[in-house]
Amino acid sequence: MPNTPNRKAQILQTAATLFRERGYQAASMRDIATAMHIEAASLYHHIKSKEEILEIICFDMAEQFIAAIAEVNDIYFNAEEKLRMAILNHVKLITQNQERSAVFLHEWRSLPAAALNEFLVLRNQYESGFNQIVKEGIEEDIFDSIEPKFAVLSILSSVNWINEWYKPDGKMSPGEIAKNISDFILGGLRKKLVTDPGYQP
Amino acid sequence: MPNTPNRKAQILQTAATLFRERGYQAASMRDIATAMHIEAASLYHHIKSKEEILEIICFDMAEQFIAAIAEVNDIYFNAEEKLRMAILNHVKLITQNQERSAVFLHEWRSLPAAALNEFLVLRNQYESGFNQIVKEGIEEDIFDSIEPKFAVLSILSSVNWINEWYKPDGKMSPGEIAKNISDFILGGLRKKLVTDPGYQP
DNA sequence: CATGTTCCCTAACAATTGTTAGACAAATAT
DNA sequence: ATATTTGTCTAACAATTGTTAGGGAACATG
Repeated sequence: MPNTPNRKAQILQTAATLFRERGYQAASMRDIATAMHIEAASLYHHIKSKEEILEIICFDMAEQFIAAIAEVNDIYFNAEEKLRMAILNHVKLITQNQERSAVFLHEWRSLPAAALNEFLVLRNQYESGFNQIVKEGIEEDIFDSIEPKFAVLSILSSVNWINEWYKPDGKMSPGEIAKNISDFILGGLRKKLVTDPGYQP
Repeated sequence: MPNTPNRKAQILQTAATLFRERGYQAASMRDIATAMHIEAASLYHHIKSKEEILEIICFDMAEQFIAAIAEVNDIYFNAEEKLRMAILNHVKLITQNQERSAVFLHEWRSLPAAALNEFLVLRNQYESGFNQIVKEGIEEDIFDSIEPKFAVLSILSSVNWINEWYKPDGKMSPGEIAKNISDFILGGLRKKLVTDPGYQP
């Protein structure tokens, strides 16, 4: 087991799994070490501190999420397509790394004050990406003129909740999940009075 | 400060506030005691253990949420009215006690195994209440025939997210928040092709 | 006045926490 | 073969954790 390449990456992944299961505070360095069949002291040849582990995970995921929304906003689509793409990317990121995503979504609260401020800026930046799409849709007159903040918060809370119930061996693929959520968010729950034009790519 | 009535209730409220801010594990008995201008040992004349505090808060809130949805489902309305009432009750419960609600929503993970199982049953019971409403709406043909589980999870994640940004001194009342969310969930984001019939009470 | 109850205190405990120092073995480079 | 780097170990540290024991002041009740 020792001497494998990317020992640091293994620590990060093990830590993410335990942080997700028990929370950052409740998962001890000894827990992480034991899960790797190692002593706690050995971890410190690869990482500086427990807090560093949390910071690396949080900021690495933040980068990925931001890159995903930036990509969507760069390529020109209409607002509906953009929103569907943004949701799809988000679902993919979450389902492809549930453990690290969970840390990004929930455990950032435990970041030390300085890192926390920096993190919140990035998080805000990501939310702004969605905000921009919704506002665009309203301006283009293809979205109802709803309060954008409400829409964005509803959208993000819906997609983030996926991480609580998604199991990689389930019946639905990330693409199908994204389509369902997008349909629901775009179409709403109430029955329409005319045939829904649906989504034309 | 001592000798006031309901000392136990004060402990529960103080604990809930700290549990919400820092998480159950990170908030120590000494933190709670200090916040009350008391020594940690003094807490044990009112409560049995730290875990008991968590249990009381979680189960008390669970009871209130279940009572709220049961009431809605008892009184006969059509499905849309039921859903709006359920969302309104939920928003009211959250905004009227943000601290305890936050513990109910997030900190239950730290419950000891036995209590945790019991808790999950109650939580499921609450979700079933919403599930029933959505299924009713589909049967009555006033909701689109969407996967009910998806709708319920989207609805609940949206309303639960309120707790992250709601401030009692904000511009929106709980009633207005509930109406906005209900409209969004029922109506969806995409522009309709005919005049929206809206909500007729 | 005496008695009991309520509430809080100081002091201490055993356990667990993140972390460091220093040694030893294996692999790699010279 | 020798030297160096890499990865782990044992042992220990200071701090913090939840909790208990025992005592004392304030108060109400008899």
